[in-house]
Amino acid sequence: MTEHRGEPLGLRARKKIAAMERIQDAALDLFEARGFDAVTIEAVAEAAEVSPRTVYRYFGTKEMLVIWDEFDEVELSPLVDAFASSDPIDGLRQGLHLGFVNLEGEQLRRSKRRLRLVYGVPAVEATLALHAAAFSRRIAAHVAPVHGELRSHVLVHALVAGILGAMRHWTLNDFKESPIDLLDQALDVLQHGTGTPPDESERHE
Amino acid sequence: MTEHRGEPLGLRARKKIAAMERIQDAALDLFEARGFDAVTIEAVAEAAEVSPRTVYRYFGTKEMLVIWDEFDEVELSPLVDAFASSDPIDGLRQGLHLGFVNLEGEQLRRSKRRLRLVYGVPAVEATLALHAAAFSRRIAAHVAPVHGELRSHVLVHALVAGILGAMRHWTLNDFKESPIDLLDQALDVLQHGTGTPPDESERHE
DNA sequence: CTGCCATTTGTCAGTGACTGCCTATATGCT
DNA sequence: AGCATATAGGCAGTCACTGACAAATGGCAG
Repeated sequence: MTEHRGEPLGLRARKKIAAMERIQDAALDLFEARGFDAVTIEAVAEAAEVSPRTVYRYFGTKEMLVIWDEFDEVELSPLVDAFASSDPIDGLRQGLHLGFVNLEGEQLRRSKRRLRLVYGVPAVEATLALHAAAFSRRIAAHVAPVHGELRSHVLVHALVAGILGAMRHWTLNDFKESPIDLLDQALDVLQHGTGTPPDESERHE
Repeated sequence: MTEHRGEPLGLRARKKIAAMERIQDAALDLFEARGFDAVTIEAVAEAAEVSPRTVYRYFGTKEMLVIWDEFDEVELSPLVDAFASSDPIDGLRQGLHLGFVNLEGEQLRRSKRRLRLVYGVPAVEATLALHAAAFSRRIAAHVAPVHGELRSHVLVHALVAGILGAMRHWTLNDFKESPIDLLDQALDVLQHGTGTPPDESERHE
């Protein structure tokens, strides 16, 4: 179907991803129909025609059934480069724009279903936050030599928080606004610092 | 012992807080001795001489045994005021400084124990992140009329991320640096925006 | 085509967090 | 003291998650 990245994926790996997508679809269906908490792993397994043990082997936790994304293995290097420059945001903007224009059709619909569940189920949002934090830490560690340790961590975490904030806003407003615009706005806030009001009408200093 | 805030606390409330502190102490002891995962709620209950059911009633979840803090009911209004001003950070700085100078002696030691566990156990950190996010959202909702919805959320979440980042850094470096300095530095990063390098020696623009 | 090996999937039994329900007990108030 | 109410404990059950072992599947050499 989608040609993930032209990368040399083994036959086995493809089958596994296909199975995971089938299981995730079944899970999303059930979660949307009955609510996350009211669905047991056993029910998901049954719907996807695998054993519960297999679901656990693939996804590890129930929350991961929502979070998982076949692109989970993000290329780290471009992001690290973006952050390492003296102003990280513009590079980041580029990367995110690219990520979003590549998202379309079935992919996009799937992402929206997942986002609705992420921001509708606290436990899932917490898991996502945890993963985002781990990811941020990896990046911050790479960037630390350039910006300093504390600054790097604060910067990276703030930016990730901004990105997730934009996603959250996008999701909870029914995806009406352009995600790229929202991302841009969020990054603007962080780029210009907190001292600048949104427009000229509120200046005090 | 500590005179929480001179507030009109009922006798009942005091006893409950005392009991919770006793249970939390027992839990922290066990978590430090054997590791968070290796301690069952039953063991905590036994050590604190209450029933497991009572531990659940008081704390709800195992993670909360670490997270809980007798000041959890934070006064919202001063923070809201801080955020609502055109530059939220300076007000925030004041509030945090006050919070930290009030932290001393037994209080401080307890906080450090808790922080070590928070940042040493992913599950606990995730729970804290969840609570911080919920808290951020409440503040952002209050602030939205002033700064706009998206901007408010991004701002508040970034600031909270910055504060937690400073705490994390403080904790994982064995509390050697001054927490107030770290907080100041973290807030500086966010206040000035991401375009400014830490010092003059790295300018690329 | 067939038997062999490795990888994958399923089965089973167990642990422990967490909840609802009901009973017992303790506490504040008159 | 005596009553009403809030609070602690006991009990049974659900479900996420794990480790160990058995079954099956699929690629591959002979």
